[in-house]
Amino acid sequence: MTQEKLRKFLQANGLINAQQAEEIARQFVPKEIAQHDFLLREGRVCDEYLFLEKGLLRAFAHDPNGNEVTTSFYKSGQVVFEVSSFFTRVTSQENIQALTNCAGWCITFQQLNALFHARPEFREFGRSVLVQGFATLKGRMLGMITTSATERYEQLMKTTPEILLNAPVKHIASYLGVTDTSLSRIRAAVTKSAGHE
Amino acid sequence: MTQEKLRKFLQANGLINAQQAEEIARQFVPKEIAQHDFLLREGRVCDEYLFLEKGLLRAFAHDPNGNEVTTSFYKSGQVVFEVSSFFTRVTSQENIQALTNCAGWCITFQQLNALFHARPEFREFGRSVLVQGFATLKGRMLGMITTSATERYEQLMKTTPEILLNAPVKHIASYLGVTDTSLSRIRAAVTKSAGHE
DNA sequence: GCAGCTACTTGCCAAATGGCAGGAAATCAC
DNA sequence: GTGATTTCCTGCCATTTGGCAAGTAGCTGC
Repeated sequence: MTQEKLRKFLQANGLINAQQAEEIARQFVPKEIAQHDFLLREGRVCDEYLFLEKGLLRAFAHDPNGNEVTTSFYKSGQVVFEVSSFFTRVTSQENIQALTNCAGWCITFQQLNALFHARPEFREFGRSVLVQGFATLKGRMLGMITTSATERYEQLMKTTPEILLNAPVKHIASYLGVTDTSLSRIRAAVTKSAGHE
Repeated sequence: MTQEKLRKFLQANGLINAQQAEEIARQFVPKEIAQHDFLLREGRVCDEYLFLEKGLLRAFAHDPNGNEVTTSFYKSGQVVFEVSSFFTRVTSQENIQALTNCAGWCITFQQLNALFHARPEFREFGRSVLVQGFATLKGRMLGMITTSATERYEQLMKTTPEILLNAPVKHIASYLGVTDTSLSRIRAAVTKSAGHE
């Protein structure tokens, strides 16, 4: 179990050098999550900032009628935590659950804050994570407005095909903003037209 | 022209005290934007972090077909800037335009960064602005998935009725993710049923 | 095996939304 | 003022998506 991937990730955007990355990475502890287990449950405060090295997770909330709505998928190489609950220290409306066995590296809010305070370069890094997440969500919002359900499905399959192997259709459907019935039809149509090529 | 509202805003979430607020506020310069003028144009780097004291703005991007899509409305009491462009120093895909005459207080990226560096309390405040924006966008996304266009319209009118007075229907429509034709019908239906009360 | 469960698909029809075009009303330029 | 432009509404019809129910397939426990 080495921290190599974590260190690489810390250095990825050029804000942190190798020496700093190693020192920062030492603050992280290994974390494993078995398939179906939860990283976060609604009603609790998110206190783990997880770099995911391996595996796939799903975040979901409940709509007013109690139906599950998938709000995000996380794959390896990403940071996994619920922004609002983690930073505001407020109970989470969301659950984060492992779709496969997962492994990664974790720090607590307190540790992260201490690091932010002590290390300007990590502060910048942390901001960059937040800003990127923001931009991603904005892009998803724009896609929701400007593209059809079929296009959104194809886009998701192109960028994160592993979801298809590990998440049931209904989870993908609510993420895309359609019912599972509709997504089933969309998949039938996409498969058929792909076969024509 | 006093900075009272800016100072109040800085203190609002309890991270900054009155003395600090006054010192920080002094870094901001007054900014006015005439109706129809732009705070930010696509293709340029956002370099203004604006506290809006008075007025209403709209952010919009273009979809692949060149149609305008409203991505956000900003009303007084909010911070106005394009997160990704401002912090990443990358050209903006978005425009931000004044729907009415606007007035507020502004600092540049360089100033903000210097303040973040010098003042931990302002750093926390800045993070809080980002986190709140994130949470708001997430909520909007969830609404897009779980509620009907009619409900989204009613929600928007409840929280920001001034939009109705200052933005044409098509701008509101693309923000809600429907066509202007549909929104026109939705408005007709809502007005009619409201009249029945 | 069998019963029970979940995931997924599909037919039928309803509801929501879009595309287009026409026309009324307001606004703007001059 | 007049004409041009923009905004908004609405009728007609197509497309997309949803709701419900039936049916198949696979998986699980016993």
